[in-house]
Amino acid sequence: MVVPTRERILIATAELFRRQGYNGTGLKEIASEARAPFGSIYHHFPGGKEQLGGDVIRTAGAMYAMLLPAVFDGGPDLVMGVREFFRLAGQHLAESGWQDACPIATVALEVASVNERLRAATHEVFERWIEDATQLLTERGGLSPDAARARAIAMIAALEGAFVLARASRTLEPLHAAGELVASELEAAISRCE
Amino acid sequence: MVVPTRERILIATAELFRRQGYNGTGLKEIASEARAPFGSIYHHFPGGKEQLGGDVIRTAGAMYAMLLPAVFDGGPDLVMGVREFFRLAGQHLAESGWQDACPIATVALEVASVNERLRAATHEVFERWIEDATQLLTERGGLSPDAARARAIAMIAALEGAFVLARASRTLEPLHAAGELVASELEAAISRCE
DNA sequence: GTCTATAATTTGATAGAC
DNA sequence: GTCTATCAAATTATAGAC
Repeated sequence: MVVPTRERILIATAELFRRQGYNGTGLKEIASEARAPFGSIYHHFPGGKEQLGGDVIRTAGAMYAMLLPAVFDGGPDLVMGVREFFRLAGQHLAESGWQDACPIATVALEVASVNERLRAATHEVFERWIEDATQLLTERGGLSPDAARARAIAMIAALEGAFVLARASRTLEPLHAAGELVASELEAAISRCE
Repeated sequence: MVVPTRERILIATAELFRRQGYNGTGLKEIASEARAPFGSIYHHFPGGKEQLGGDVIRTAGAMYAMLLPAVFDGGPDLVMGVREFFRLAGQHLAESGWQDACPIATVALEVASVNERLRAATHEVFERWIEDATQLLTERGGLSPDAARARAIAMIAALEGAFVLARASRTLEPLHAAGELVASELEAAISRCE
């Protein structure tokens, strides 16, 4: 099972960005972690760190987008799916030593006011997640498109914020609190048949 | 009105950290922005960038802690206070050109897995915010201590996550969605007299 | 495509004059 | 306390051999 150099670089960069952010990760470190020669980075990503960063944001974002429906289908209904989603996210975070949260949130905050192209890349990923979750909430929750989109945004925001607090506190309390709030509000909204 | 050098450095650093993060901000840039000679940084903060970072996290955190009750008192009741809180945060964010969100969230994510002392500093600040908000929700909302703390955590998480999405999308939609979800769930919880 | 060597710049940090 | 000069190391990026 041979993983091509380009993919090894993408995987290693995603891993490092998630733990140390964009500015905290050097290209030398990426090459070393990917077990690739330094020059290969510029061979596969002629645009340098910015192009590599953009590609990592998009590919990591697409991988996590696939995770969303898979986890939701774990629960018997939509509300339990939300609870399961936050629970699994927390479990994974704790088991990774409070390292593996969102792959792009740190980068998103770092670049938002500084690098327009990377900011646009993070925006695209978030928007894709929101649209996927909106579809899930409309089709399986019976919410109106507007109500579903608002809940999708709030759910992803709650998850991202809970990741921030959880990584700082090294506690699952934020994920429990945020997940429970989102789930119970969603339950109420569905019962009102919005 | 003369602002001492040490305070000018703290203010400039907080501003730069909020927009560019910890790793994205150099000491030279801080000195320039604070209109202070480079050497003054090491005179006032002998521990270098790490000590400066810790002091900035704590002072900025304390300033924002004071903001919390002030904004909540703006609304007639607690639920409207929450709505006003998210609305004002969004207004300020948009007016600053999507720059001025949370002063420590970016740094918190950057250092969480890399610098234990700074991680502890961000944790202290978040915990202080949580405790202040918990007190507000118990005293003015009539919630039990546990219920109030869970809501306080979820509210701060929702705000932090909404900041991430809003800075990436340059839209107030995340703050509206998150604020409305938190407010309506709080309203339901209060009416149940938990 | 792989890999090394090196350029040009910037970083955090220090020494020491004033 | 203020300010400048400078250091060693790390950064992104490039050139070019293989």
